[in-house]
Amino acid sequence: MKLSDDYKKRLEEALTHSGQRPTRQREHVFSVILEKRDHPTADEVYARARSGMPTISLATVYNCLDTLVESGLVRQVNFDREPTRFCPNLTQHAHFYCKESGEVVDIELPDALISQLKAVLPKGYKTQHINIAYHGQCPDCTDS
Amino acid sequence: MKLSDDYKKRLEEALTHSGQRPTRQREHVFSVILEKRDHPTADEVYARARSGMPTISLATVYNCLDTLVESGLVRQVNFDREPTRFCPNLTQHAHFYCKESGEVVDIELPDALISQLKAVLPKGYKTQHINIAYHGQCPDCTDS
DNA sequence: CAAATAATTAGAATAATTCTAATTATTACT
DNA sequence: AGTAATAATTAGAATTATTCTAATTATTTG
Repeated sequence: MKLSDDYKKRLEEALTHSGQRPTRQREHVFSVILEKRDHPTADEVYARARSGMPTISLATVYNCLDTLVESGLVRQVNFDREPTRFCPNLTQHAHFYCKESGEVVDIELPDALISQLKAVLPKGYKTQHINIAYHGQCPDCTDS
Repeated sequence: MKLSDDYKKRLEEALTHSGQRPTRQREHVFSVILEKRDHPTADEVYARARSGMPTISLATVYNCLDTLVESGLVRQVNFDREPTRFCPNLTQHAHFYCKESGEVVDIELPDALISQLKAVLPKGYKTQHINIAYHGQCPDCTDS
């Protein structure tokens, strides 16, 4: 899939803003992440990126992902001892990890909840990001 | 340090309850984790365990930690792409990770907040554990 | 269009963790 | 208590995700 003009512009702005160059590979990796938002690992991104750009290397995929994360277009998502996953949802949200299927789902969080989470921090602690991961079973995996 | 009778009993109960044996190594690793509650990595636990039990192996430390986690006496704590850390605080709490010093601090969470977090899950999702990690600067590292 | 700089590439290197097979310890049974 | 059965420990090899290196290629700047 090709990147829409909107996202293309967004990518170019974010990159040049942080002194980095918009390249074919970065654009392609970004489009892969936007196309199927199922929180793929770097390996999965690599596999998907190769159909459409067969010469791209794994190192480049890692580099591109790092760049996208640094420039704020993509988020890293980590679960205990598992490979890092990537997510283009920039809203304030948590992740639900299904222990049965391994599926990862975004959970939108109301601002009020975030404020409350920040409010429980003792005096003097400053936070820029709160990572929230639910572990359990998704509706498909609960036998009822 | 030696394990107190209270913790020793707790350990033995938890282990035999899950069909596992209380061994010198498991007891020792547990005491290391209880002694300095600064969220050590497996490597750090290994280093500390060796003073007091010089013959213990890294594999055993990993095995013991796994066993302690399985039997519910110790919790795993993960931060993005960093080695797993271990924590004997079993209360419902979050972790604050200081980006400057690398220090990890427990943040106690009121029950009401946990309930609210569970309440935002869409219908059908069941959760047993919510992982919450604050990223920021601790009071010692905020230049003001 | 040439020089400078940055990005990509393949493959080697690393770091954390897990696996393997042999040895040792613990438990259960008489 | 003594022995068979079972589980845990150990050292070192293997694995996995990720990062590094040095050479090549692309992009930007003057």
